[in-house]
Amino acid sequence: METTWAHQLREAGLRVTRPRLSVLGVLAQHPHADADTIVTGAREQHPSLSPQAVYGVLKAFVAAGIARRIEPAGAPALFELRVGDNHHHLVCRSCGAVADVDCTVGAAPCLTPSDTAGFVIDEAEVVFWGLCRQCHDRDRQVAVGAEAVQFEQHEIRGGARA
Amino acid sequence: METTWAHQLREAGLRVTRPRLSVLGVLAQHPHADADTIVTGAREQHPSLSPQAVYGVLKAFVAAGIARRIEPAGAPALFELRVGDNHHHLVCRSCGAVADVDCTVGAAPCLTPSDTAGFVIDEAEVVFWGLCRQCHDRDRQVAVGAEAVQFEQHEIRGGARA
DNA sequence: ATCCTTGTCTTGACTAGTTCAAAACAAGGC
DNA sequence: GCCTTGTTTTGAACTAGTCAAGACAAGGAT
Repeated sequence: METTWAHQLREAGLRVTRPRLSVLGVLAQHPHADADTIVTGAREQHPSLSPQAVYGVLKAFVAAGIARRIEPAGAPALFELRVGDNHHHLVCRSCGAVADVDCTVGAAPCLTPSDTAGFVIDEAEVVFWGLCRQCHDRDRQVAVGAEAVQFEQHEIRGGARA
Repeated sequence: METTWAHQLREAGLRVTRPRLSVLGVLAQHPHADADTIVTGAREQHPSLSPQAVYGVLKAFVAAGIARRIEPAGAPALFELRVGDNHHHLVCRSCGAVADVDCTVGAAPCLTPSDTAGFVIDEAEVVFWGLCRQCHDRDRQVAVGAEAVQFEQHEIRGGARA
């Protein structure tokens, strides 16, 4: 695994360093992690790691094309390793959980607005806003009368504001 | 015009105040203005207006549903008066110019991801990234040899970073 | 027309998230 | 194993936006 990371880094023209491997490890565990989550997570393997180092690593990853930065309105930026497949995101308004959606509405509707107003488009970004199952159910439970809470902590950017 | 604004405010259950009318005026002139542009613009009619007042006004507008807040990644939030028609945006990567696009790709593709992962979706937000005509042409001019710059300053959030 | 209530604005301090710069350091080609 | 160059550290700074308390004004009641 670690060797795979190292390989990926070299392929991207980046040196293989401990901070970078740690960050890759965290991103693999948390597919949509924010900077803070990454710092916390990466410190498990590299306790002295500074937030600035993580920002630097992430910037390098994004520039090298091995990570993508997404910025849901009103929340800190998230980073993911899944790049180049033009997928989109579902974001929970309540807890901030993020899930991936493949762009299967067809290639065209995803990429072609009706009137480009002279713009030369190179990417279409789609964000679906709503409530994740857990938050939706929790809201209903409040109304209904709290049946067993049967869901585990979902995949959030690490330190959830659940 | 001013009376129309006043009417709109009252309809939305908000008091009619000078700061609010000023902000409405600026938003009418700059359909996608950021907070700073709004402060600057509104001060033409109300020089003592504070940034915090503008934030307050905008918050009230958004809460009352007469304005919408959009937050393109990496840029300060923008505000627009066009609400309730589920339109989307074209954003220029170079100068930050924003243009509206009607959601004419059809109602369905805009609102239904292939797999909701258990989420209950209430809104689909689409942002098309690219270059506006001016920036695109300017880039080509650099390569070609600078023909006449025939385009006026486009509609940007007021104080463009052209 | 004036008073009073309540929502709005002003003032000032403050936070989160992120970026910048300079110096210490380490990866990896020679 | 050495040297070059890219990375990380350290520390400060910046921007966009928020919070709270008191001054103030809109507009319904008198």
